[in-house]
Amino acid sequence: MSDQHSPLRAKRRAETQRVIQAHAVRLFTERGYDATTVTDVAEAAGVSPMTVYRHFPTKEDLVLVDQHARLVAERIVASSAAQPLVRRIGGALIDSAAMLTGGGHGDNLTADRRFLLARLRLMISTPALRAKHLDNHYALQQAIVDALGNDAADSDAAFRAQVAASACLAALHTALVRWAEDDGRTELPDVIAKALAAAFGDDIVEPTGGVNTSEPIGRAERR
Amino acid sequence: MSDQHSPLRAKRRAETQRVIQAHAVRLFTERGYDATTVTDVAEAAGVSPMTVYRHFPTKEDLVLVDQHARLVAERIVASSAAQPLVRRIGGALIDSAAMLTGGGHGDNLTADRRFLLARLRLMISTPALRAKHLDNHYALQQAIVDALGNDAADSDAAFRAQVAASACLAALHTALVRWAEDDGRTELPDVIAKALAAAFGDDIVEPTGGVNTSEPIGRAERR
DNA sequence: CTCGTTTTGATAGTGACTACCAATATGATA
DNA sequence: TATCATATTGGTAGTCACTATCAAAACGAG
Repeated sequence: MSDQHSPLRAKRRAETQRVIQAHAVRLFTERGYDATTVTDVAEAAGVSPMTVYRHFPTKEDLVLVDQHARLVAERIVASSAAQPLVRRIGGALIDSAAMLTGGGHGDNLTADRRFLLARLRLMISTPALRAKHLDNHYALQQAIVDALGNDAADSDAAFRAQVAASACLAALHTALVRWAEDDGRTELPDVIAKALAAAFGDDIVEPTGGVNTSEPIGRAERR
Repeated sequence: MSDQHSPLRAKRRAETQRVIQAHAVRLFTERGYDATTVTDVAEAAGVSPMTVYRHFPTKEDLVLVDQHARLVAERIVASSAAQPLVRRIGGALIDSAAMLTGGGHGDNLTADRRFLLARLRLMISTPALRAKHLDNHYALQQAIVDALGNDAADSDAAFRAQVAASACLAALHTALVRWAEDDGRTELPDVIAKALAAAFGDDIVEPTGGVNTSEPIGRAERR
């Protein structure tokens, strides 16, 4: 609606969303998610509760904004169909994570990463947020399967694609939890690669047959 | 509280729970989950809304009663620690599924299976239910990791256990979806075995090295 | 048959969320 | 610059899930 006609309005809109979300995550972290009402968030952000609901359809969305899906799907379709499924998916997940955590410049990187960590911690510790986040992963799974572009006719291949995608996303989620527990000190793509290796074997994630089982050393620079 | 002192009261209580849940699943299936209020369920079951909330803490629990966790955890601790992680977990999941779907006798089997399928379909198609169900799986994952009994000291082994458990449960969920899509015509343990094989390789699920890749024929009678 | 416990019910309240409608701000145009 | 279409915001009232709190009723055990 707005981002089509006027880029100025879109920018203003994105800014208010950012402000609201920042106050929300701060309050949720300080007082707890359930103890904080949407009205509290609105007050802190200096807007009315209606405005909050207009920008974020549910209270959970104040924490769970994910455009992650598009990123991953694009990398899936760009990957070679000759590779095994888990490698195609795993590679896309690692690359997307590298893009998310390494995208900032200079000091912004730290702030962005801290904000991402704060949201992640909320997601993990709050049941309602965790549930909706896992369901978002389920939607991402469907997007991945679609992006893999298998024949819809071969239902057996479709099933294998579903299994591969769900298992890879499960590994991703476990990696995210681990990363949050480490306060983001480790490199997220490395943790994801480690999780994928633990699930599917060390040979599946790195085609260039390295022998390092526990600690991948190199940068997560692939393709 | 009640199930300790008087078995008669426990039986009455279980019966009312069963009645309420049956009406709930029926109404949810007929009118849709969101379009059915808890008051509607209470009316249909002939009780007050308060009584519904006393037996089922949330509306979602009217569909999602799972004691599945205990079953799986028991089989995990009973499994041999010498086997690889995914085999221990996968075997427990398959056995528990066999117990859930094959437990009935005679005609009861059909009714129970139909009820299970109805709940499963609701779980898959309703976002709120799907989210909470996936979160239940997350709790089950923790139970599995605990049951595996790894050293809490070795954080790397703990991480591998988390990854293995989450990936196995992801495969289980995909299998459940597939089973529901087939209207329960296939054998659930076989579908789960197939999903695990698709995720981790055909050799991991059946130690007796069969060569049948696609369709496991034998009963899921293991150990 | 009575007593203590369990179960149930009614009332009032909170908070997330959704219409619906009015007011305001804003960017583009005459 | 003044105006206009439109985007954005705010207020009101209402629904529904869910939670106290307290009283009434049912029920098994003595």
